Amino acid sequence: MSTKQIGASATADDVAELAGVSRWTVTRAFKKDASVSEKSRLKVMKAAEQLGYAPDLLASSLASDRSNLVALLVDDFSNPHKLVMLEKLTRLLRKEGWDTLLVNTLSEDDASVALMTASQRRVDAAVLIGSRFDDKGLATALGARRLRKLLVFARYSANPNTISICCDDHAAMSEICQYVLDKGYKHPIFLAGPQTVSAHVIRKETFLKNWEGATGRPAEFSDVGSYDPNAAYLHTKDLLLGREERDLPDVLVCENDAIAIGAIDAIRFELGLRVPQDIAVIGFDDVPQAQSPNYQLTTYRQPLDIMVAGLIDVLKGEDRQDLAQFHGEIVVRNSA
Amino acid sequence: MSTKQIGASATADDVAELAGVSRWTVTRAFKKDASVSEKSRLKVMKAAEQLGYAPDLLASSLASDRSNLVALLVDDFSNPHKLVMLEKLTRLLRKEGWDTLLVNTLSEDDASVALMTASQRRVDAAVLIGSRFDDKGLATALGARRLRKLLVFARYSANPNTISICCDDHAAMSEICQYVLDKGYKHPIFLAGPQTVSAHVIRKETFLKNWEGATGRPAEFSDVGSYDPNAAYLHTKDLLLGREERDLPDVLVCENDAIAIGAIDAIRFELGLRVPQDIAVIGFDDVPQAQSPNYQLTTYRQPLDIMVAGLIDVLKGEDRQDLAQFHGEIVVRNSA
DNA sequence: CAGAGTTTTGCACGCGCGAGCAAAAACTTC
DNA sequence: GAAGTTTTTGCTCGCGCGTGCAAAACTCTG
Repeated sequence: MSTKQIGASATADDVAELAGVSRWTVTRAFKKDASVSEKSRLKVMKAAEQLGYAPDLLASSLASDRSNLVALLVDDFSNPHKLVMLEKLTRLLRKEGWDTLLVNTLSEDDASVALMTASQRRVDAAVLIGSRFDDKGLATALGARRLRKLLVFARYSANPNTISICCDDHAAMSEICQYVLDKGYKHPIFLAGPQTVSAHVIRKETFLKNWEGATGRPAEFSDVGSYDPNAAYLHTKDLLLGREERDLPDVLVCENDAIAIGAIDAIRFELGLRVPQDIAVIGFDDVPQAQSPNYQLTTYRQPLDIMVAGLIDVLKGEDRQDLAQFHGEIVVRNSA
Repeated sequence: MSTKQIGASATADDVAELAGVSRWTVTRAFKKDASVSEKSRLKVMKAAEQLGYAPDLLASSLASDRSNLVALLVDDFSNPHKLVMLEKLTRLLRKEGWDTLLVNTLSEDDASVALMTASQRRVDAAVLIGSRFDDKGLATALGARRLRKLLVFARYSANPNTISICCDDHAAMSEICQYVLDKGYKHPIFLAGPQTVSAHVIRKETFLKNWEGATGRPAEFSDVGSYDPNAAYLHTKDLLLGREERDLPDVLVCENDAIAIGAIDAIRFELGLRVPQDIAVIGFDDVPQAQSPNYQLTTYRQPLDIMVAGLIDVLKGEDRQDLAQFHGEIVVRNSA
C-alpha cells in the first residue's frame, strides 16, 4: 500500500497510513464540523501536505449524494450583462463551497438536453440564466429527469416546479414609467426582447398598462426578438427610419440595456438624431457599458448581490418566500 | 430490487432487470463504440426510457478515471471578449462530449486554489483563459497537485508544463505595425495591459521593436495595468489630457479591444478630439462591440474556432505542434 | 455438421469516500 | 479509583459504474 507512484494522487488511505490513524479520521480532519482531536488533525494535515492529498470530490459526491455542484444554463451570450452575472455567481457560489458547471444551451432546441446533462452530473441545482427557455420546454425537461432544484435567475418563472429569483419587475417598470411621465415625455415606444415566454411580458405589459392608465392613450411598442445589441440596432433602424418627425418617439423604453445600447447607436448613426435631445432612451440592468460617456444610459439596477445571496439561501435549503420581490433602483444618467 | 421509489433515478441494474439483460449490456448500449447486438440495444433503450434512466456520470468518472470535464479558469470578467470565448468553448466542447466547469479566479491570489479545486473534481484538463496568471504562480500550483493537462488559451505561456493555444502574436503585431506604417502615422503610443506575465509583453515588444526598426525612432508606450475599458478610459485621460498638440499621438495601438474602446471614449469625451482624424485607434480581438458604429474599430481577429478545434485535439490526446502558430487577420474599419 | 473465426454477453473486482453506529479513549465527579 | 459522561476513533457496507477477461452465442466454410 505504501508504494505509490510518484505523482499519482494520494488517497485518504495513504494519508491515514502515514499519519498513523484510520482513514475515517483523515476524512474527518478535512470536514468542517467533524469531531477530531486537535492532535490527530494536525498529524493528518501534516501527512496530507507531505503527500499532496486533497479529498476526491467525485468519490465524495458519489458516496454522499451531494455534489456541491451547480449548473448554470445560459442561452444568450450577446448580452454583456451575462458576464456580470456569471462573475458574481461563480465567485459567490465558490465562496460558499459550490462549483459551477457552465452549460451553453444556445444550440439546443429546448433546455431538456442541458438539464439531462446536469442531472447526470448530479448537480445539487440547475440555474437558468437564459432568455429563451419557455415554460413548456421546462415542463417537459423536468418530467424527463429528476433534478433536486431548478432555479430561474433574474427572470420570473410561472412554472410551479421552479424557484424564481428576480427583482420585482412590476414595481421596477412602474417606477420607470413614473419617471418617464415625470420627465414629461409624450410619445414613448417600448422596445421588447424575446416574447416567447410569458414571464418576459411583465415589463412590457406593466409599462403599457401604466402608461395608458396615466395618460389615457395607449403606448406604442415593438418586439426586437432578442437581447443582442446588433439586432436591436437593425430593428430600431427599420422601425424608425423614414418616419415623419411627428411620428417619431421622444423616448424609447427598452426591456434591457443590450437593446437600449443598440437603439442609441441606431438613433445616432441611422437617424442622425441626438440622445436624449431628440429621442431619449432608458434601459434595464445597468451593464458596465451603460456608464460609458458614449451612452450615459439611464437604467435600472437590479440588486444582484442580494439576489445571489437569496439563491445561496435556497441552495442551503432555507425557505424563502420573498425571492421575486427584490427591489432595485433607477440609475439616472444622461440618456433620459 | 424492483421496488424503486417513484422519482428516484434508476440505475443500470434496474434497467438491466427490466430489459432482461445484464447490467453490463446496459452500460454498453449507452457507449458509442461498444459491441452490443442491435436487438438487446433496443431492449435496453426501451427499458431505459421507461425508467427515465441515464448513466450516472459521477460514478462513471470515478470508475473510469475519465471525467469528461474541463475546467475553465477565468480571472477577468470586464473584457467582453471573455464572453465570446466562453460561448465558443462551452458550445464546441459540449459537442465533443465535454462539460465545462467555470472557475472564477478573480479573488484568488494565484491560480493554485482554483487548480486544486479542478483536480479534486478530476477534470481531464484545466484551461486558463486569464490575463493575470503569472508563470511563478502556475509553477507552484502545478507542483502542488497533479492535473492531467494544463492549457493556456489565447495567450502564450512560457511554462514548459503547459500547452499554450494562441495566435502568433509576433506575426499579428508585425502586421499591425506594418499597417500603421503604411497608413503614414508618425507618432504612435502603444497601450499595454497587465504586464505581470512575460507572455503579455510579446505584443508590446514586437510593436516597439518593429517600429524602431522601421523608423529609427523609438515608439512611446504606456501600461494600463488591466483589460478593463473603464480603467483604460481613466488611464488614457491621465496620459494625454493637458498635452501640447505636438506631443499628442496620432495613433493608439492597443493590446486589445477592451483597452481600445476605453481609449476611444477618453479621446472623445475627455480630450474632445475625433477618432480617427485627430487620433486613430487600433485594437485586438474584434469583440462584438468593435463593429458598433460608435467605435468602428480597426482590430485583429483571432481564429477562435480553429483555436478551439486545436484545443479539442489536445484534449483528445492528439499531438499538435502548431498550437502557437494560428494566424488571424486585420479587420479594417474606420478607427485607423 | 464439425471446426474455426467472430461477435456478444456476463462477471469479479475496484474506483475513493461517507453515513451511522459501536468500541475505545478521555475526561468528570464524588 | 469506580462509575458515569462525553469525546474520539474505527469499521461495515454501499454509492453506480468501468476494465479486462472468459464463457457463451452466433456465423461461416468446406
